[in-house]
Amino acid sequence: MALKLQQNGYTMKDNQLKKSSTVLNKRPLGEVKSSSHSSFKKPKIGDGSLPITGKQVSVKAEKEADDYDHVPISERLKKPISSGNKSLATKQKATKVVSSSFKKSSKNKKQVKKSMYSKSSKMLPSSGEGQKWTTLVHNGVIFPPPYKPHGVKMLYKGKPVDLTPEQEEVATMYAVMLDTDYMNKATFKENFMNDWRKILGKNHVIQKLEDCNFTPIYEWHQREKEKKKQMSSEEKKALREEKLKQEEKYMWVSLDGVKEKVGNFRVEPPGLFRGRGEHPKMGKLKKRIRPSDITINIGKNAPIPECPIAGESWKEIRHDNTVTWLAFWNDPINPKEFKYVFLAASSSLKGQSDKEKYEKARLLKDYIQGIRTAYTKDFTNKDITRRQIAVATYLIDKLALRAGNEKDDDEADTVGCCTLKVENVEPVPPNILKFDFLGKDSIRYQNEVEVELPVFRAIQQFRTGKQGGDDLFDKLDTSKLNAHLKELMPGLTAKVFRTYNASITLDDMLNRETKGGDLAEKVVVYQHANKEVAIICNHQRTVSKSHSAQMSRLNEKIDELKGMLDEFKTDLARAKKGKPPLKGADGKPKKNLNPEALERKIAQTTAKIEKMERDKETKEDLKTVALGTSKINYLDPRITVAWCKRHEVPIEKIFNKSLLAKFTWAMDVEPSYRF
DNA sequence: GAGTCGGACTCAGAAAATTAATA
DNA sequence: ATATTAATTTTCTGAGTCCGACT
Repeated sequence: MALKLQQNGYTMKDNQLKKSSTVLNKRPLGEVKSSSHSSFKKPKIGDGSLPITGKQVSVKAEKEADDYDHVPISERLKKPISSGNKSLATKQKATKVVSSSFKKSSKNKKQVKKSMYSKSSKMLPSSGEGQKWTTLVHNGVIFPPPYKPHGVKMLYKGKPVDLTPEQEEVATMYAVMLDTDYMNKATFKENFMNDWRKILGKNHVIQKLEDCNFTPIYEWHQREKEKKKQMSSEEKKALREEKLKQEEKYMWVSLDGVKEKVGNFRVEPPGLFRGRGEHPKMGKLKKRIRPSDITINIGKNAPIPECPIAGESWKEIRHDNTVTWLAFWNDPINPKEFKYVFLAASSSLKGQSDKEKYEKARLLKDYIQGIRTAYTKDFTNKDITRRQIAVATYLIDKLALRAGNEKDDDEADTVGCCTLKVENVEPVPPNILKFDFLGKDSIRYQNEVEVELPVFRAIQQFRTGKQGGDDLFDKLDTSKLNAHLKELMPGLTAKVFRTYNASITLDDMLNRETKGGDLAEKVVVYQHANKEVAIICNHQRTVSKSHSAQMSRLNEKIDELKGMLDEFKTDLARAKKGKPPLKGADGKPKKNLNPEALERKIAQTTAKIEKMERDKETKEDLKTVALGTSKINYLDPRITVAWCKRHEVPIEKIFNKSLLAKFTWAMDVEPSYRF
């Protein structure tokens, strides 16, 4: 957790300057809109895995189909990679290297033109008031297998205990966690024992957790794990295929006649609740979900999925086309909350809203100057609420803080901007703010930032007369803040600033820092920008427990290589004088190489050492930084795609398979696209 | 009409699974 | 070539945001 957050006061300022200049250079809307359409196309269902009724024929209509027509065909069909102003050598390499997905996507365009937009755009999923789809066919959800008792007896006060399968199941959940950190959490143990006791019954032999010995079950579990690991690869493969066969029918839906992947079709298995941070409910039993807990949402004319557990039935069937969920059940830990089954990230439905998210963030570009001017003015507003709104907006903009909704007492104690406590922000004269708080997922945010003097004074004043645990922004909550933001820009909310700042930072850094170089160097530029964004957004990961071992092994290897290098050098010197090489460290004689060969070896080894040194550095550098989250959620993929096209970087170097699938809507963006 | 709550969606890191690299 | 191990990807499900209806 020793993340040393740079204060990004300097960097930020720099970015902001850049930003304002981008604003001046707006693109015509047409260009903005030109990208997405072809990629929303999905293959029609052809494998008969879903029961498609006659009525489920595609009536898919596309929003923005009209806008698409504004873009000249020549523009749309432009081959992304072929604008060749590069030297012959690079160009040749590039054509070979550049991704197939680009080519595919530009091909798609034509097909799309012909096949997709026959119906009027009046019917579009999101144009009809809140309507998300017209037909929806799916097979419901799959349940985890029933519990299989193992019969291994735990000990109570040293003696084996008989447990019913239900009691044993819960005991096993606990036993399996014996080697986790939860064993050091009193809350976890207490919550577990309370729920387990309910199942044991009042007068059970087992009364106190301290007298329980779960080791026999734990060891049984370890043996099972080992067995599984030792299975031959054929057995493993067979098992996988069996599972896949069972799950296949649940993996896909037909949405408006288009086959789409489901995200989470597996019902969550029972287990012990593992909250993040100091969660008051950790260790509670998450009970098994049954069909009678589950509400299914499905098209009116679609067959109702068969309940996969004999003799049981769904709780409810709905036909609500204003929502995108396929099913939900109440969270057993917090029955007021729901667990939804949604489509996968690769679906067009998700793609559509993803794109809308980035369009909204781009719209903020046109307003950001005005907004900044306005809140700067309000730092000294005599109305305290206005002043708090101004400062909060400033922090959200400058530091990419989350909005910070109110939380209940039965959740982990974490904060966002609006819920910051006095003790979370320490003013250090003349104008430094020291932040230290637990944010989402109880990830610590630590940062020291230089702020404008009026902000500094405002914070000091908000703190006066309050205790450490009091709200810093006592006149504020997220709904007031967002209501205010909505007056500044249509649809503006606090989270848009995070998207905006992340994406504009990427766009800006990529365009400032890409200077020729080979492919590897360009990828490094990208990773560098990605890292910057991850730091701004405070996306952290715990350092892997093998990290230090891995580092020292890297060091060993480097030393070894250096040793080799020295040997080569002495041998070279000797070879030049016609002498044979010295014996190796192991005492064996070496092949007598000519000087040229040795020169080559030296060059190779030097390069290898340099590469390893660089790898070591990045590894250490990124040990607490999670790059993935921003890539998935904050960075407009069109920035990446366009940059790849401009610099002849295969998109696969940056996006893996899932990302490519998730971002199909962004693939045919113009190379000139800027956020 | 401010506050609360149900509801639906995005975003989050850890853990598990898979694949690639290396010995 | 095969077995470890490291890196990467995928899965899992918890934790946020934000909206709108109700009180």
